[in-house]
This record gives sequence, structure tokens and C-alpha cells, in this order.
Amino acid sequence: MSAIQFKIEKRAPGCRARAGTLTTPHGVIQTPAFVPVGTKANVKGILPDALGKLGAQVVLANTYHLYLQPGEKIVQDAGGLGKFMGWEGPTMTDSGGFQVFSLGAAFGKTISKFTKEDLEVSPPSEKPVIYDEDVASQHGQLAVIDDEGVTFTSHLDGSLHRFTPERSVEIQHALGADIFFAFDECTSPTEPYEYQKEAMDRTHRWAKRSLDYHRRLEYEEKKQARTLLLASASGHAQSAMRDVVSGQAIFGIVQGGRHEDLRKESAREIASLGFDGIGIGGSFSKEDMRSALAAAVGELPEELPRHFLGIGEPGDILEGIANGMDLFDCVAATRIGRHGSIYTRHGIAHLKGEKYRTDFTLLSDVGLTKSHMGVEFTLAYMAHLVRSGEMLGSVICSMHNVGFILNLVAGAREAILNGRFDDYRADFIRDYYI
RNA sequence: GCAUCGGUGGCGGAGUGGUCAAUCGCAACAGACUGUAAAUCUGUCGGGCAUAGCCCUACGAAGGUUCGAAUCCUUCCCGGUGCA
Repeated sequence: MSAIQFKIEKRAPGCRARAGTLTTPHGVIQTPAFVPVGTKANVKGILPDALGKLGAQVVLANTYHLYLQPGEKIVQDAGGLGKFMGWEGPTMTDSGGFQVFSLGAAFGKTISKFTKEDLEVSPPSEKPVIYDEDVASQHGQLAVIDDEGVTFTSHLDGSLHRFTPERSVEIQHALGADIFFAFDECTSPTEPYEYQKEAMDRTHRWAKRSLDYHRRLEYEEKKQARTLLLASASGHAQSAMRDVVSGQAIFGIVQGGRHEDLRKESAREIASLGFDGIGIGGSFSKEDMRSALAAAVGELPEELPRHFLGIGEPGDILEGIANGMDLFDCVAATRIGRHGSIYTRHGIAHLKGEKYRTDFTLLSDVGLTKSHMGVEFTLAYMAHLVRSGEMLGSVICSMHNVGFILNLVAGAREAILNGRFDDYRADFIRDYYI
């Protein structure tokens, strides 16, 4: 019995897009849905109440970051991630798998979730298997992978830490999100085919271990909860126990790099294991995303919810929706907002630009709906805040951007339900990418 | 008035005979950012052009010393400080 229930309400003709509802212990998520990222138990710059008003239904936090700070025990003692951060709706946690990549292969390099330049694939090489005191510094990275797990050097204080699939699941149980992800290895697109295959196989083994350990913990937690309930615990404890009884859902992650055959294989394998949902991960160069996604989705069962990890930009989200993805998370909305850029119907506007100093267009007029915030601001005012380094500039831009993406996805859902998703997507793309 | 220290690119501030169109910071201008190592990072930043190079004008002003001066000397102008 899964902790979540997914129901498809309507499919778009001519593509894989679908609208559905995902019921979690903390509420219903109408899909497709954008999941704002709150890595360290906060969506940077946005209060939970405001986030809800912008239309957010669910937030995603990060295992690696919360494990390091403040430590999962504190979050658990607070009553779980949602209670800790003051968010009443559904929550998710990422497994720390992405940090294997960003602190490992991608550390100190220009590669990230996306890479624009033509990538030079590295020749096959011996991977360090055993962690050595100096390996991390030798390789200029903070994470070193072996078959059992990953050894991290904390980016905060340099201390040494070890994640295995079991440990990641254990931490994520303590964090208590409604949905969490299996521990995976996100590879660099510069790795050769042989390594992509090797990493994918490892991710599959880790997926199995994550799922097994989740089942085991789930069993023990429920048994313990029943015992405590029977012993008539306090009201607070009972409420906490109800969360435990309602349980958590776990999503497995498809990898396979840019290679369609590996993506298909990975999708089939992950789908066969019995996860509550599927995540599609990876680091891409732009042109590979589409083919890798299509290849993977073609192998996935219809009835499981699908989450496109770390996506994305407006165009990529619509691409994902058209390819049958249901959930999206991305840091871009808050990050570019914090850095002074905003989404508009006609693309991204860099408010630091000289031309915005005297542009008295209303912020709400460049968005997708009239206003996300209930107060009108001009671009000139925003440009001033951004230019003068005021934190409110970052806050308002972040709110605007998260609101923009939430509106975009909500609009896509409406369009699917009304049978005009293709037009909706085409209209948006035409205006956005001039 | 005397003494003393100082006047460098939009600002602050290095440099004290050649490798100086001049370190660096700020501002400005442009760009990047897709499961957050990020309120961060990158590039440009005297003028001109055929822009991995070349030319011109420049370190308060004017002279001078020197093969060569932002750097040394003289005078003047301006500012800080001290003494009258």
C-alpha cells in the first residue's frame, strides 16, 4: 500500500501530456506541478505563506544539506520537514544523489545540470574505488564514489562523511517528507559510454537497496507506531505517529546519461522494482535532454507519477509536460531571481541592465497573470533594488519567478484539461523565445 | 607666512627611473545561472582602429635632467596637518 495515490484525469491528444492528481499524506498535488526547491528547508527568500499564495503545492528539500546542517535528528524532533519549516502542504526530499555529481565530477568545473558547449567526452579512465585521505583534494572534488556509496568532504567545514543508499534513506525517513528519492549517481555528460553504463548499473543496485531499506524501516516504524498508539501517547505524539502510519513514498531515479539505449534500459529496470513513482535524473547538454527523456518515458508505466529532476526553464518544463512528465523542480526561478533576473512572457529580463532604470512597466504586467504579490512594483523600482543590493529586490524577483513558473504549469494543466495543450505550449514558446 | 605631507583612470587607492595605459577594490557596462558548494560567478572597463596587435593622449600645471620620467630637479597651482 503506497503512501500516495496517483490518478490521471485527462490526457492530451497527440502527445504524452497528462493532467492528474497526486494524493499525499499532507494534501493533494494537482499535476503537472512545479515543485519549488527549498534545499535547506526554506525556499530562498520566500515565506511559506507567500509561497502558498503564489500557488505552490509542494516543496523539495535536500538530504545532504539538511544532514550536514542542522542534522536530520533536529528536523525529526521538530516533527518532520514540513513542521520544521512551517510548510503545511506536501513535501519532498532529494536523496543527495545530485551532490554526488555537483561535489564530485562537476566540482570546480563549468558543467552543471546543463552544459551548453559541445562536450568533449573524456577517455575511459580508472576511477578511484577506495577513498583516500588525499583523493578528494587530488581530484579537486569533495565527493568520491565507490560501489558501496559515496564519501563526502563537507563543503562547510571539510569534515569527512559517508553516504550509502541505506544511510540516505535513513536520513530521509528522519526528515519525513511525503515523497523522497532513492540514492543515485548523477553522471557528468563528459563521461564516456562505458562509465555511463557502469554508473547506471550502480544506480540500479543502489535503487534496489534504497527500496529494500525503505520497506524495512517502514515496517519497523509502523510496528512501533502501533505499539505507541495502543499505549495512548500524548496528542502531540499521536499526531506525529499518524504521519508515520500514513508513511512515505519513494521514487526511483532513471539515469543513463545521453544514451537512448541506456535510458530505456534504466527506465525499464527502475520501473520494475516497485517504486511509488519515477524520477528522471541526469546532467544534460541541451540537445540530449529531449531524446534521453523521450527514450526513458517510452518505457515507463502510465500509472506511476513521473518527476523530472532539476527541470527547469519554461521551455524545458513544457517539453517535459509534452513528454508525459508530472512533476518538476528547479532552483533557477529563485536563483536567477536572487541574482536580479526575472521571467517575462518575452523571455528573461536582466534587471541590472541599464535600460530598466527608467522602465516604469509594472512587474505584474510582464508576468503571466496580473499579480503574484498583491502589490504593484515597477521594473524601475526593481532595477533600483537589485542595483543597490537590497535583499528585497532578490525577494520580489524570486517570488515573481516562482509565481511565473507556477502559473505556467498551472496554465498547462488547465490547457490539458481543456484539450488545448498544443496551442498553449506553442503560444507561450512563440512569445518567450523571440 | 614658515614647515611638512600629499595631488594617479568615475571614486578609493597601489606604483617611486625602463617589463606602466598603469596592481587591486568599488561603481559602471555586458554575460552566465536548470534534483542550490551560489544574495554567486565571468568578461569589459582612457580614446581610436584593420582589436591575441597597432596608434594617440595620459599619473595637478609648466619647464628641466636622462637613451628613457607617474617616479628625479625647479617654479607655479590646489589640498591636509603643525607652528606663527
